[in-house]
Amino acid sequence: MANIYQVAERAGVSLATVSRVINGKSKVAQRTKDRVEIAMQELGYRPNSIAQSLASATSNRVGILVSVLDGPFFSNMLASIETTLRDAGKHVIITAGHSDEAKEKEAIEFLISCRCDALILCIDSISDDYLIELSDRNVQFAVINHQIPQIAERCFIVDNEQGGYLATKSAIDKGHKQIGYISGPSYKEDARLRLRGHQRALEEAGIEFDADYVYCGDYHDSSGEAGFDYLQSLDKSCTAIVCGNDDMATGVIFAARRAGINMPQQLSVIGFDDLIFARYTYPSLTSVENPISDMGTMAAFWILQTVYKQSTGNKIENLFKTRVVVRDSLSEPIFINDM
Amino acid sequence: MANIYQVAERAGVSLATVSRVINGKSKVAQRTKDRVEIAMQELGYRPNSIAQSLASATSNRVGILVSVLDGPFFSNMLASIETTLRDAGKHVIITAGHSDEAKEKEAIEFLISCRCDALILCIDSISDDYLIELSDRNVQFAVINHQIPQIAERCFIVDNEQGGYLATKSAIDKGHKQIGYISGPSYKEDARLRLRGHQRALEEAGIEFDADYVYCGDYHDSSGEAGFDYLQSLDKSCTAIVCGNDDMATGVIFAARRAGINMPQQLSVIGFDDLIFARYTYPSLTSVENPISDMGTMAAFWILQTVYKQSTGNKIENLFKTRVVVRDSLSEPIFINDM
DNA sequence: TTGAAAGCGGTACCAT
DNA sequence: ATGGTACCGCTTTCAA
Repeated sequence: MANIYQVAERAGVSLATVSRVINGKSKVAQRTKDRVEIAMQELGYRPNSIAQSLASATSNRVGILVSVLDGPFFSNMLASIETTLRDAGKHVIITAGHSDEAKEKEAIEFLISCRCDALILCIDSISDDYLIELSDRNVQFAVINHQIPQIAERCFIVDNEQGGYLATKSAIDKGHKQIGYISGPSYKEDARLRLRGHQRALEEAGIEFDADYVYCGDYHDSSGEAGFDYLQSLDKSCTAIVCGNDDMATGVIFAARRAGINMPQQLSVIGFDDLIFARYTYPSLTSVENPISDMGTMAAFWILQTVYKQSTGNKIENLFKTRVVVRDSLSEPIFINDM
Repeated sequence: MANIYQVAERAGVSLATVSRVINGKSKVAQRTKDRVEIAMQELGYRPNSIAQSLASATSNRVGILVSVLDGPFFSNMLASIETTLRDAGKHVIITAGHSDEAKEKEAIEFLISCRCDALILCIDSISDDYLIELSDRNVQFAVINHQIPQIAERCFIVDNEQGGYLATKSAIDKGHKQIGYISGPSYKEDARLRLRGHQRALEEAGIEFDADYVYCGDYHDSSGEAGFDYLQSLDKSCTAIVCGNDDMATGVIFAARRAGINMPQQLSVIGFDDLIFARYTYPSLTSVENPISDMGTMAAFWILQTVYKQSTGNKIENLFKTRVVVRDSLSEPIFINDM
C-alpha cells in the first residue's frame, strides 16, 4: 500500500504538504490540495494510523472495560459507545473484567499498555482508591455506574434512588399497600440507593416501612426465588414485590408460578434495568429503565471533549433519570377487584 | 514513560539488545538479560505497542465485525473471542454492521484502515463476491456463519441442516406427527438448510412432507405470530411447531397464548439458537443450541495459527454440530395422553 | 553475543 | 502556502 512519500512524489509536493491535506487543519492552496487528493485517489492511499499514532503520541484508541461481555446488560451500551466513537474516528478496544478485582486490574493495565488515550470503565470489584490512584497517574477515564466523589465529573450514573422510588410508587399508584422489596447486596451502593427510594415512596404515601418486608438478595435470580419464599412466609402476604434488578424479578416470577400464584392478579412484580428479556417473561415484566446506553454515549462524548478537545456540542450530564416501563406484571391488587 | 533508550542506557547495553530481550527470540547472554530486566523493572518500562507495530508491520490487532452489537446473539461469541485473543496478546477492535450492506462494507474498510492483521466477519448482507475479492486483496479474514466454497477453509459454520433435523426429530421422538414449520427467509442459506433438515427428519420417520405446513417467515417474532395464525387456519392443526430461530418461536408462544392454547400440552414449540432468553419464556423454550461462541473461538485459533504462525495446538474444525436443549415447551402431544 | 544504523510512515516545528 | 527535517519508539539486518 502506498505511503505518504509516494503520494508526495506523484503530486509533486513535499510530504509535509500531503500531511497537511490529510489533517485538513493548516491552510493549503486549493490547487495543491486538489493535486494531492488526486494522487491519493490514484494510489488508493490510506494514512497509516499506526504511524500517525506514533508520531502524534495519540493512539486514537479508547479502551472499554465491562464486567461481562456475554450478557444482555452491557451490549446496548457497547453498541452506542462504538457508534459514537467510530464516528469520531476512534478505535474501540473492548475487554471484560469478569467481576473479579484482579482481572479487572489486569484488564485496565492491558488497556493502558495498548496506549489507549482514554478508558471507559464499568467495574464492580475495583476499589475507589485504585481509581483515584489511576486518576493521579494521569490516566484519562470515565466511570459508568459508580459514583466517586473525588472524581465526580468523570462518573456517569443512573439515579438509583429515583429508580427505586418510581418502582414502588408505580405499585402504590395502582393501589398496592403491602409491598415487599427484594434488594441487591447491601455492600453495593446502587442496591442501597434503590432501597432508599423504595422507602421514600412508602413514606410519601403514608405507608409505614417495615424492615421485615425487605429481603436482601444478591442480584441473581436464585435470590429472587428465595426472597419470594421468605416474603410468603410472613404474616401478611404482599400484593406486590419490587426487586432491585430484573434477574431477581424473574426469580420471583418463577417461584410464584411454582407456588400456583396467579400473576399479576394475585401478585405484581416490578424489576429494575429493563433488560431485553423483560418482554419475554410471563407475565412480561414491568421494570425501571436503566439508561445504561445513554450513559455510555455520554461518557464517550465526555472523552471526545475532554481528552480529544473535540466540541461535540453536547452538554455533559452525569446523573441519569429513570422511568418505569409498564408491562403485564403490574396491575391493581386483587382486593380492589373484590370491592 | 520510559522508552527503550533509557532502558538500554541504564542497563549499559545497546537498544538492540533490549529489543532482543523484549522479544525473547534471539539469544542474549543470561547476565545481560538479567541486567536489562532489572533496568526495565526499575523504570517501569512497557514496550510501546504502537512503535512495535510500526517497526514490525504487524499491528497485533484483530478486527471483529458483527451485524449487531446490541443483541444477545453475538455477545457470547465476542466474549470468547476477546478472551482467546487477549491471552495471545492481540487487541480486539469491534465494529457493528447493522445488517446493512453499505455499513458492513464501511466497517470492513474501517477495520482495514485500522491496520488489523486479520478480521473475523459475521456478516449477513455482504455478497460472497465481495469476500472473495477481499481474499484476493490478501486481506486475512475468517467468516462465521457463512459458507463460501471458494474460501471454505476460512469459513466456520454451524451444521444448519443437522440442527433442523434434530429439532424436528426431537418432536417426532415425543410422538408428534403433525408438525408445522416456520422458516426463516428463503434467500438465506441457513434458513433453507434448517428446513431441509426438517424435511429429512420427517422422511426418515415416514411422515409425508406437506409444503402447506411450512410458513416462510423473516426471523422476527412478528412473523412467528403470523406463522402461528397461518398454521392454525389449516385443516389439521399442528401439535408441534418447529421454528427457524428463537425469535419466531417466541412469536409463536405469544400468539398461541393469546389464542388460549395450553402449552406444551396442546402445542409444543421448538426454536433454534438457544438464546439467553429461551429459559425466560413461558413455557421455557426448547431450542437447538447454536455453538456460535465455539465458532468464534475456533476462528480466533485459526487466525492465531494462520496469520500469526502461533501453534495453539488446536485442530481446526470448520463445521460445528448442534444439539437440542430440551425445556418445557416440548412434551408429548395430547392425543397420546388420550389413549 | 552484541552494537550500529537504516528504516517503518507519519507529525510538527522552523524556515523560506 | 510550502518545503526541509528532526523526531516518535521500536525492529531488523549487517558487521564486528
